[in-house]
Amino acid sequence: MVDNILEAAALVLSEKGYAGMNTNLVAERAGVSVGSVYQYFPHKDSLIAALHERHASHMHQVIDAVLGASNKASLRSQIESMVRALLAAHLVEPKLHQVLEREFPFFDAPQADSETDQGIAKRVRALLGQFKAQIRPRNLDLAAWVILKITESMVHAAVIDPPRGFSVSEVEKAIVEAVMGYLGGIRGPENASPNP
Amino acid sequence: MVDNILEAAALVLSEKGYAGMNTNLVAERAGVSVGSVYQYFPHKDSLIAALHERHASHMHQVIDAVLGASNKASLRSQIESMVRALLAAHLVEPKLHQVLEREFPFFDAPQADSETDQGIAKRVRALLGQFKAQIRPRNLDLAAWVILKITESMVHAAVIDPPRGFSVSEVEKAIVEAVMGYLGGIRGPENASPNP
Amino acid sequence: MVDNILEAAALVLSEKGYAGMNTNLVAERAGVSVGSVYQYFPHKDSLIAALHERHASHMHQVIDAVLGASNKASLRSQIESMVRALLAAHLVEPKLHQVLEREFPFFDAPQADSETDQGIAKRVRALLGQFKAQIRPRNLDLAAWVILKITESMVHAAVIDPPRGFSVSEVEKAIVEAVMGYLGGIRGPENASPNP
Amino acid sequence: MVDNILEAAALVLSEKGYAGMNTNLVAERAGVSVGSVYQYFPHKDSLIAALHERHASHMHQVIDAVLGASNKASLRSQIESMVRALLAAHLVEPKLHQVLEREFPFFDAPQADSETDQGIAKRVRALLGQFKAQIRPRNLDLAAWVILKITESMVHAAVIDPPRGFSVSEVEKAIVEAVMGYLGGIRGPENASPNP
DNA sequence: GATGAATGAGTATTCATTCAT
DNA sequence: AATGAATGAATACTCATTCAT
Repeated sequence: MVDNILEAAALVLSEKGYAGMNTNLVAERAGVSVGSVYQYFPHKDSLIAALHERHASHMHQVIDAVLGASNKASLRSQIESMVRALLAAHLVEPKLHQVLEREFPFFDAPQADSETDQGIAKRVRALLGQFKAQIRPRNLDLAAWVILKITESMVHAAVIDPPRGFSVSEVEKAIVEAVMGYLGGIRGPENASPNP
Repeated sequence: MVDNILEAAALVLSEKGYAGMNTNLVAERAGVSVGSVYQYFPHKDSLIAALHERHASHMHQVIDAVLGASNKASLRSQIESMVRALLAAHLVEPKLHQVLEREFPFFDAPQADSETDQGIAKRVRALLGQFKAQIRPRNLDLAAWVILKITESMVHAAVIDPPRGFSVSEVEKAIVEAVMGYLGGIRGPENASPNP
Repeated sequence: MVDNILEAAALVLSEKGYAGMNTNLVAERAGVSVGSVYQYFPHKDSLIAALHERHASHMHQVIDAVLGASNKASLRSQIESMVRALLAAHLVEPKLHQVLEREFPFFDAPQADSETDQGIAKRVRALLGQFKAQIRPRNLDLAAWVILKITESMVHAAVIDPPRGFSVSEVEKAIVEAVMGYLGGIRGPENASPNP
Repeated sequence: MVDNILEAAALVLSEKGYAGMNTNLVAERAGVSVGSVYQYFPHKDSLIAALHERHASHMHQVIDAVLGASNKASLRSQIESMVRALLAAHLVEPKLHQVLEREFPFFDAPQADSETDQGIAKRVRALLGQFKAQIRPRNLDLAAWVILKITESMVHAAVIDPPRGFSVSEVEKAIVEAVMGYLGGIRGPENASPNP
């Protein structure tokens, strides 16, 4: 029932946007009565929140799968996998993600301190810890935040407002370059840190 | 009159968010009648759009000022200036920017192909052209887009959802590092994956 | 509930006319909430339409009752009964009919091809068929239309804009004369222009 | 200027109906400012009233022209001319008359006791006086009212809601028959007054 | 007289939410 | 738990009218 309602909400949201979404319509689409919607969701916004949470949780899974514990791949390779997986995940229901990210990227979305988001941050931090010796930033918490923001925002930008004339794979490459560039690594001073 | 109304809209939006904003309230705050609001703004959303446009235009000015034609500073130094200026500009009316970016990052925002946005992109592209020899990306259009997205999204993130425990200047530095890292320097791609 | 709302609408319409009628007032009068009005009537005008339809349907009943199948009376006598019954029916809620006919004689009224109107026309046509030999007009469809229009409009005129100085019974007689005169009798067309 | 505005009002009314008509639009169509509209018409409804008056006055002229003093034609012939002229006059701007008659046949229209209407009634009464000896009704005032109502309403019906399948000339004939039938004339009792 | 920017009372309509069944 | 009719506060938007220029 919960899933049924949530699926209907996602459908309506994709088709009509937030402005065109209303609880009665969601109920109708789900084939249940409004009352039932309110049995499981205290108010309209909790539907949006649940959708966000579902999305975040999905992303969490995707990241976990890719950065799985026994992963022996290189840093770049793992970053590449993560970016590719995230892009792919967002391109599954593009309409829904467009609405979700375009109209309410933060609205009732899992806060940075939510368990899910913490989980994601923790996973990325672990990755950085694994390659601590090879990267330039010393503050791994800040670095994890930066990497997540870069990845998140560029993936969203690529889905919502794709740069004209560039393919998804070019964008993917660019995101990886940005992240890797930021992490800098063991390169010489003239490049990774050009100022004294 | 238009400015007056827009100012009132910004005020109300800052205080109450989109949900708490209504045309009558905006009119009241502006000290004019609702009719006058509708004389200049066809509907409620056009207020939001105008606010976005105003913001974008403001950022355009800021960037133009910093990356002004006669600038002889180094690439890093110019990027630093730009990031610092943008962060500063966003911290002037933090509440307003929070609402604007949190609730409507794309909604009715100037499109990527708007004149203002084009102007900004052009300015950044020119900067990259100036230092073409020193940076790794060959496609300057894509690079400009990436840099703008990184900067934009990290500035927004810093304003909307600041990372706990880090100061603005630390964030500023991180943004610059990300951008500079992405631009990479004069070496070939083998330096992009320093780990085995 | 529907009847309740409709009754309230009739009341408000009678008292204040269309200009003074508003859905909130109708709801209040009906002792229900506006929402309930909109549950059953998609918009304000559908209230008017329903009132018209109700009226037309009522007239249908009146005519059916009077021109009932087993009626053995003369043509004139049946016409007299019909006119008398229609006049009486209109004088029950004169205020309402005044508004309905004065402001909206055709507006959203049952169309000539509506089932109700068809029913009425059919009934009158049957009457003419019954006395076909005694009347002049050969095209009974046209004749039925003419008779209905004469009756309708004169009854309405008598209710809305009664001729000063004449009693209802005089008007009733005049209507009957007009109809009977039109039907003409058993003679040929030469009797239709009795003057040289 | 007055005519200009009135013409614009007629145009707007024809195109958009009463609901779609507003003073600002009328002013715009007339190529003047709203203020000027209010210089000559105290309020919106006076525009409608003026249009009605204009129409009534026009009909007055038409009737006067046809029933002109020196007319020596037969009663039937004069009635025929009148009906034909009225039908023709209504078919000139059918859209406008539809709106005028459909939505506001009486609304702010010249009252039965207005000078214009009195003039028309007087003219018809004079006609009846001329043929007093040949017609059945003894009360000429009532007869004039009946004839006008029949003619008016059937002409309107023919314009607004024309009977399907009948040509204008058939309708014209039917109206004449109805009027002539009502006037009855010198026919025998078995027909003009079949009941004892 | 002509203008048209400003006014603001007025209203149709929506939709999140409740609760008796 | 499920239903869905009923609720009614809330609000975007209109447009007749005014009046300073």
